[in-house]
Amino acid sequence: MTAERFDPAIADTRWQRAWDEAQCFRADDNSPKPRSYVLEMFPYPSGRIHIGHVRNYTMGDVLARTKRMQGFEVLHPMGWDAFGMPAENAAMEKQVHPGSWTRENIANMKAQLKRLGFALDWSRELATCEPDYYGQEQALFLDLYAAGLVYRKESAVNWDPVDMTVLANEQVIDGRGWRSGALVEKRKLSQWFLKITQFADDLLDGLGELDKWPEKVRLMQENWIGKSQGLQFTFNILPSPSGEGPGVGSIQTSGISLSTDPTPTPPLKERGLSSFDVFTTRPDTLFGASFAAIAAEHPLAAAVARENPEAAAFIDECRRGGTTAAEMETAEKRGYDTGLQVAHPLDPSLTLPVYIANFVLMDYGTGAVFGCPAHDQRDLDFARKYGLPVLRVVADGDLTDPVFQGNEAYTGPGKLVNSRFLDGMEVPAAKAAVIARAEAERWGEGKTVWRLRDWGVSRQRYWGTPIPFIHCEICGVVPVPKKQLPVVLPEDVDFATPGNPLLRHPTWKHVDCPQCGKPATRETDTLDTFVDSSWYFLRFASQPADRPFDPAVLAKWLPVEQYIGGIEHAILHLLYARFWTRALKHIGQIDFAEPFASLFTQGMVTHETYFRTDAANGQPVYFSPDEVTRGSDSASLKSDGSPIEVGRVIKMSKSKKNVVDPDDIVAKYGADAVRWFMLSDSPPERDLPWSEAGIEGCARFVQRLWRLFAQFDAAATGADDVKLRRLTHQTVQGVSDDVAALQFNKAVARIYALANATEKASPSPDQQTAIRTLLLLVAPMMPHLAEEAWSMIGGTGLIAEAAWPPVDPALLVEDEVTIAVQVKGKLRDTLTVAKGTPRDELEALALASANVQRALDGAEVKKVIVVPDRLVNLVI
RNA sequence: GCGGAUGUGGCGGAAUGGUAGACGCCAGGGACUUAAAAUCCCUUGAUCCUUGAUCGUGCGGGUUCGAGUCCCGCCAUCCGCACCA
Repeated sequence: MTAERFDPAIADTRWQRAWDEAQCFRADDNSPKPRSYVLEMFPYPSGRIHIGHVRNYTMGDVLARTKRMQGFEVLHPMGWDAFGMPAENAAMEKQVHPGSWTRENIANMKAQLKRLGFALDWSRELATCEPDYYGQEQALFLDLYAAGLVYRKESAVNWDPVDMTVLANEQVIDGRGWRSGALVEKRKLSQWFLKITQFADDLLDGLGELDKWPEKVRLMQENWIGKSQGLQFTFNILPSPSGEGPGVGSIQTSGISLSTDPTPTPPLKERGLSSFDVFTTRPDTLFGASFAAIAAEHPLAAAVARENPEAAAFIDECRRGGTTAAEMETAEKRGYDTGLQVAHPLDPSLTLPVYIANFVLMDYGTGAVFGCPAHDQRDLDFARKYGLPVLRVVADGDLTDPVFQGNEAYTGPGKLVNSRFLDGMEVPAAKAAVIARAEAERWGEGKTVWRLRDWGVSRQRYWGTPIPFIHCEICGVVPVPKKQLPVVLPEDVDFATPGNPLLRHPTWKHVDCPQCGKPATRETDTLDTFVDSSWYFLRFASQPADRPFDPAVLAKWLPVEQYIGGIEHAILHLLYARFWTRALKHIGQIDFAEPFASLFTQGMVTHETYFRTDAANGQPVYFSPDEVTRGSDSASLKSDGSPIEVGRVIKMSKSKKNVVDPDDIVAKYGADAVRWFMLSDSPPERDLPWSEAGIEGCARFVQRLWRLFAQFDAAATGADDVKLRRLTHQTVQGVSDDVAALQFNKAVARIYALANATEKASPSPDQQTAIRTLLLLVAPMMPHLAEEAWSMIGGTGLIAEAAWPPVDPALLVEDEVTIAVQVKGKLRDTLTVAKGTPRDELEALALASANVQRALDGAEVKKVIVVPDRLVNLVI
């Protein structure tokens, strides 16, 4: 006897168990079928899955299940990005071990994912915090070291003096540590680096071939890598007019010298400061130069400041300037004239003043620039402010006047003017000419400057992959021999005091040097967790116990056919993973360079906010959806019925209380309704607004399909229903295409349309086929309902392993078409005719229409446009 | 400032240059019911002189027999980057 209603509470667990028992989502390395590797970005085990994970994994799951039904051997794995700071914070706050906290979270989240019925190969599950994973990572790190792609250097880092740890740039908010609130210091520390810059050009070029990546992500990576080509050259500082030689001592512009130091500072020249280098992408405009500017942190600026308190004060002021976007935008271009003069490299008789300027950055290029105000907006602002010459050197059409007017720099193309040997050349030719001359005369050279920096991977933390090196007083930095891997984290650690527990640990770091055998110490830094996520997709495909992966098995699965995740990883994770893959190819371990053939970045799940403005302080007080009764255009509190305001639809966040918990909604509506909601309505790359009404509609549709499936009767009879048969085949084709293109919202709409038509149809074998087809089409989206119905109608085996319905191409085309009839482009009537009706016949039918005759109102038809099977347009 | 995306009913959104608003949600009306839930049916862009017509895809132009779609110029919103030399 068929149940009246589909009960997800029973069916969900039944089929989840059945899939587990049948092990049907295990990927077989040796399968003869074509392969497909579908991957979603693995989660950090924070404790609970977020609704955003549900959306992400539902999309991947539908693709994976559909591919499986279409005959592919699908690899669809899941794991845990399990190292990271939240575990250490939990350890400090709740006195639990990061490991047990993390493993408990993993267990909880795994159960949550299972409740959603994802078709995952759990036999390949991995957690980056386990030695069998991070030990192999250490091996790879040593391989990269051996290949010269890993090095150590002293580098300035953000140091939190209270927590006694390095902070990433993202963890410094307005100059303070995000946890401690302490003012962050810059500290010089020896850090491990990965040579990502060696692959800068490669990573940039590679973007060109990633045609299945969003344009947006490629652009972001391109900007991040930031390639600039130009000229680097040297400015020589001129001896001062007083004849004392180049030296700060000669600068008396301030008129005040507070220096009481009896020993005179040696001239700049003797301190190696008789010149400085600048970089420019516009060497062609060199004859338009009117000043040189150096960054406040430039060594020359520091030298000037030592003698000149005014300069020192200015530098101080620059340092204090805010770093937030708003402050930068409003920051005025300001400078301080050092009184120094440099010689123009193309004509030493020309001299330029040297400014310390707040808009010159020490960490880009050389930390010094030349200013050509006519053709650079920033330089123009600066020149106008300080009354410097503004000389035109690129002609904007006929405008060749050397005196540049206005306050908008000209940066477009043109011919060089007022530039001696460059006159008449186009900009690119002039650039090449200046570089050639600089190289011939040995005062500069063509150079490429990158924004991309080498990847600093040292973290002074416990909960990460130990960096496999040993510091020996005699032998220096020695790699841990591979047979001693993994270097395992000690379990007995103390989080009561701030700082790195590995450094404090009484015994862990003390080891013998692998080379000389004398007592030595382990590296106590651990790797940035982005290293862990830079190769997990390889380990999923192949995870032998004795090495990171088997290249022959990788070759079968990689690159990932479809990668799905959030846009927030557009740069960091996706760039690091691309780098790591290239680096492994470079050292001959794999033979592909790009890890992800196709990338899809899904939108966020959003929700309305509910709030009331607090009378006392004017701040909004937020309420969570389950405290609120939502009317059609108002909302009120459940507790006392008082009205509250409905705010903007924004990303779910705890502070705005507009969150829904996946467990709650799965318990209330069932996994299939939740999955269906995640796929409906919004295009997957856009934000999806969660709504109570929406999920209820989805739950209703689950029941409606259940009733439809319950009508299935293989022995049903009735007249042929060719229309429904055509629609059935068209829907299969359409859903296949939509799913392949990840346009799930369109697939959903088609399924609704077929369900509507099937319900309305009269009983017939065609109707039965439509029902059975619908069942197969929704199987990847609503797998529990589908299994339950499949077993009800007597399907063989699991529907998860059933074949995708076939398409008869002959049935994709209609035999009857509706033709639009227009008069002067306006729709006046429609005609239903046989497909392929000839032009003249269509014209005659159109003219015979009463509506058309009325619209024509006796006017003469001058021209008739006929598009066969589409429309007739009568032009009068 | 630079780069990118988006803009269509009350809402989410469909539409190879060819019938704008598919499909869903909300809303309204009806059927069934003692009643409710559930379900089913109908209506649902606006306006008007309602058997039909006019207007309508952010705004202003243009190309075309025909424009949500193509071109030019704006506006708004969102996202990313940012004194990048």
